[in-house]
Amino acid sequence: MTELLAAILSPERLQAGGSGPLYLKLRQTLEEAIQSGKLNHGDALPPERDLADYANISRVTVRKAVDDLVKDGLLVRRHGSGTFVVKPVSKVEQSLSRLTSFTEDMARRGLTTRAQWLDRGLFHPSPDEMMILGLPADALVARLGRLRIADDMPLAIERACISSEFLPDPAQVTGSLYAALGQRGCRPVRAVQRISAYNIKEPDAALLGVTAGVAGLSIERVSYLASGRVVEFTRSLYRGDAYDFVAELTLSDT
Amino acid sequence: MTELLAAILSPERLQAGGSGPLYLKLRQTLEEAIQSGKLNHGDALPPERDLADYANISRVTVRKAVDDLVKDGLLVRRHGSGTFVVKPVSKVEQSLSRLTSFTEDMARRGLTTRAQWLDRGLFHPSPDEMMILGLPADALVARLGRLRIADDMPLAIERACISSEFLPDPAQVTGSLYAALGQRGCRPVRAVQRISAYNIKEPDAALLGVTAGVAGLSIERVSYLASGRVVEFTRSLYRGDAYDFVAELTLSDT
DNA sequence: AGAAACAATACCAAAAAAATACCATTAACC
DNA sequence: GGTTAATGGTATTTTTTTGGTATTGTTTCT
Repeated sequence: MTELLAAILSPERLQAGGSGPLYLKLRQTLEEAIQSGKLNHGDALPPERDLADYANISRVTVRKAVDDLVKDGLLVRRHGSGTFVVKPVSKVEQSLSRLTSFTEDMARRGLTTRAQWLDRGLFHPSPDEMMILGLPADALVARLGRLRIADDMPLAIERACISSEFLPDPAQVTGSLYAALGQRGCRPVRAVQRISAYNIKEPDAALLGVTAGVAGLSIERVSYLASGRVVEFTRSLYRGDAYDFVAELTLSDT
Repeated sequence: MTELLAAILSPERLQAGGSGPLYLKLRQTLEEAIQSGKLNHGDALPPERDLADYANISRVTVRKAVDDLVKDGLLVRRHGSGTFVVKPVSKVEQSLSRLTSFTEDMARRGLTTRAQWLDRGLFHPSPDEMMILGLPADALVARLGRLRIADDMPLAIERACISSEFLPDPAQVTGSLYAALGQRGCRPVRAVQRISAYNIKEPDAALLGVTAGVAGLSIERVSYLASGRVVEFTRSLYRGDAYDFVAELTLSDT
């Protein structure tokens, strides 16, 4: 753990650097550590006591420096938890190079996420669902509706439907849907995503905390088993003002 | 049975490994055991009580670590039975093997297309263009603005900019931009696309024949040469009510 | 000398981490 | 089929870690 402290503080800077208030020198040092990438957004700052010990200064002095950076919006404190580097931009990007779960993806960007269940249960399929999933009329479908929240901002509404033969007990899905399917041996090998723009309407707008009419990103995904059967259909509606979908492409010859 | 516990836990790691929460160290240790093959998919994890006893920590701490791995889809619990290693999750290996042009894309959907030039010429670069394309201030950029029309309906506004060293005579571009670049030996090998939703404003709305405020799809693309140089930057604005972006993904193990 | 800023000490409060004790489900066994 | 032991599940409490604050001493500038 001490490597991080050493990397951030480089204590010779604090002592050698001429005259002037200690806390200002510390503030500058911390600022540099953030902007140089030694601390990424979402990272926790070492505890104030550790910083004080390592730099041989009092904790209050450390606090004074941290206070400044909090006031300027570079850091956020959480009582009992720690002090964290704030994210620089409000836009979120998702890369296509790996299909990661929502939670994983947000975590990599230093955002804490939670979900709120909107629906979770077994239902009689709608005609659309029967057609997309290839089900007989007397089958059942599991519907999973979640409101995805990143750093206390509602970011997306996600609605999935899966044939009950692949997911007989929707209540057992707590985290990743793919994980729940994988444990039952239903591993999709192919997926098709359709991305479109969309004016968000009520009641979705209310859930996402935007006014109706704002542009959103609708991402529909159909996953297939090796056999060609459709496993799941998911429709996600993202706030357009807070989410970008980023894809990196490798171009081949011809 | 104890050999397995010893192999998984290597308890010196837990005690010796510096500071930090116990459950995080345990989580990492278990993750390693799975990925190193000490535990194969389908195998049962030792019972939580055994793990706790052997590592001399409480069972709840063990559960906290296991909880994390379950949430991430590496493990599955079965009440009354045990906790098991799940099959590797699916990830996207490569998104799109090739970048299709607008014309190709539409042809595949059975639409005939034409284009109307909005801009075509050499200009002094804006600050944004200088930054994105990596140009000096005295360079020139070629700007190509087209209104894309499919089956007589305006569908997209496409604005591209390319350093003049790659495209000294924009007027010679009549069809595909990539074809024109290819003729001069500037074949991009990598591209990054950013897709976002957007409320279309004037004057673009008028060009596309929609009322202002309607949702549109903004697709920004930056293409790179093998050398890492940026070749072109294109921003396309599609009518949201008439265009979907479809991507097909192939999922592979691990 | 006095005032203001700076720095150190000591203690408070909230959150997370860890431990304890008990409940519910499964599966094996009789 | 019922019994039982082994397993994961959960509620509650205690301990540790973390930021928060009031008080006091110290320097510095006027």
